[in-house]
Amino acid sequence: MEILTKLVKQTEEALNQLYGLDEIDVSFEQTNSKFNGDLTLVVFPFLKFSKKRPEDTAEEIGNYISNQLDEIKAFNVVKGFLNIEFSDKYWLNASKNRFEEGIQVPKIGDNKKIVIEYSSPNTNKPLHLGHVRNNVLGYSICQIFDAVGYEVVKNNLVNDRGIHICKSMIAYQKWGNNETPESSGLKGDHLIGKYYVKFDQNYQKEIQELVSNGIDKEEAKEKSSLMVETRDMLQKWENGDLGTVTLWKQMNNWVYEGFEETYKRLGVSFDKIYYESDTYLLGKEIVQEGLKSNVFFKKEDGSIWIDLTPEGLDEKIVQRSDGTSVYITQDIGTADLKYDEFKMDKFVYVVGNEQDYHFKVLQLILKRLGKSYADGLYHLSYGMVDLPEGKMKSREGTVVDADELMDEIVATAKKQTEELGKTDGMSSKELTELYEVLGIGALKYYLLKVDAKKRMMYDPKESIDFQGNTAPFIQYTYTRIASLLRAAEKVDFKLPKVLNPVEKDLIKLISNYPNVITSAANNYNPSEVSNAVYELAKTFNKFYHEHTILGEQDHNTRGFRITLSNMVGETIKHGFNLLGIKVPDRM
RNA sequence: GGCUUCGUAGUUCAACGGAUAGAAUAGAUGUUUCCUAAACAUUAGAUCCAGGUUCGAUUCCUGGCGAGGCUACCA
Repeated sequence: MEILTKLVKQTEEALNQLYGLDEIDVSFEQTNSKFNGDLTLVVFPFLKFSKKRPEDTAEEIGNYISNQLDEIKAFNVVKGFLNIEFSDKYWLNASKNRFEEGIQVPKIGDNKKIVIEYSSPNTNKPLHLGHVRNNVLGYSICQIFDAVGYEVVKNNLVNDRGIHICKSMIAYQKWGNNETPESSGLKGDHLIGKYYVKFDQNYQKEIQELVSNGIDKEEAKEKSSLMVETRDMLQKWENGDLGTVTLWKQMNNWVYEGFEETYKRLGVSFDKIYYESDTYLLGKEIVQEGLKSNVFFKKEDGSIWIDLTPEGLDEKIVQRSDGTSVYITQDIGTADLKYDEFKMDKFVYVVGNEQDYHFKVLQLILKRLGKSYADGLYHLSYGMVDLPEGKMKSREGTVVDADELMDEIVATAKKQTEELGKTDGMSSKELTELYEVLGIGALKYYLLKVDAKKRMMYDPKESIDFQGNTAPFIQYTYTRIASLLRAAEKVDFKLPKVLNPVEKDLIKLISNYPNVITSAANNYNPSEVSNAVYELAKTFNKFYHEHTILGEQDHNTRGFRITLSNMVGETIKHGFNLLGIKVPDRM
């Protein structure tokens, strides 16, 4: 916003001329909608220099700058607030520039690379609502960084090995009867999930039996024959036992086929996938190097630690006494691997906030190791999704399954659409696609409109409501515009002389939109985009209701309103694309 | 216990330290001979408590109350 720079400069000059002030931070904010004006300067900070009442100080500054800038039509003073109002001509020109140039997003990430790791599923069970928030958030952040000019690597680290996978494998071996996705009619990930649950049920039963025979609960957990077999299987896997590895590959492949379907329906994708089975041994050499350089130290039992008490944390283990890695060891190794491969400027982990401590430690360790890339680490820590009944708990079967969730919300979209009956003449293929666009859009928007960092509540009843601050509301606004543009012929027109208030509001929102994107990138927060798009859609509906567009008699006003509508539509589509949500042409 | 995040209308969410705390939904009422009423308009309704910093605090600090997370040689 060119004008803002000029305004700040003039204000600094005014403060200098009037009160002899130098090097003062001047910043304007959007004028509160209850007052007249476009931008507002708060003058309270200058009072001790002006030694005048707030009203008089604001008046003086207002007089000074409005004489210097002819974009300023008027100003008014309310207490210590100086509200600046730009001329209609200024706003009309702004809209003209925007129309001619398209949406210009400041490229704050030019020549920079960012690796964004998200999704990162375990291959022992299907995805649930929590994963959906992760995926939708991760994908949107990728889109946003791409829009501001970063080269983005969408990265997934699949947790495909370990004790939890072995649990499913043991259960499958025991009770699977060679069941396959084909024979069972189950999606691969759901099939494996079934055996994971089966394992746990039998495991719990076994523990109870042991406990009733007078064995301590902790001991029972260790002694359970199922657990012994599972640990044995992990050992075999690590030794490369052919039978174990073959089964492991088979079962993982089923899961991947299942995930692929879910990812596709959610509209997320990846440029680079790491598998933990390839990376879990990484980091050990780095631990040895760190030991030599005294970043780490060894205890008597042979385990290796880092002392983070100077940073206010505690001691953290990086290698067990038996020489095997812990989780953070792998993460150190994988960070190094990423840097070797991509030489990225930033790398982001989209991971829930229960791992805040883990990532704090990881970054500290990388810094202590002197890794040049350590400062580029960012943990996009998002809050858990709670249900009205409380937390999701797999044990208690309150987990909301991702595939079922999508089925339900798409079914709702279908039902709603049919009830409204506005889709005459659309083919069944078009309709199926429309229901997906509306249903999946509603789900994604529901998850993205909340600040990513915050914990949120998922209420199934509310999520299928398509009124108000929802994707279908915004999509509906878009289709109104699309329909309008279909009916409008292309005409030349001159800019009108005056604007009505809603038109001006629309231009303001459209002009400010690129700043919203850079802010969303800086804050790793897609909800800033969703809020801006919602505000725009709401304002457009008001405009649409209050003013006729195609029926407008004045040639220039009519042309201008059509163009304005077009820009609103483009902005909605652009914003929704950043959220990973599609827009329909009809609904 | 230690560390950490969060307490805003009945409910779900907004608000770079700034004006009279915004929306949505649920509640009450109204608007279709007119570009899609999945819309628009009117109405009622909230900052957990007590101190402090500041010209100004939902926002920053301290203490209390309440909720979540972390605190494994698990991942």
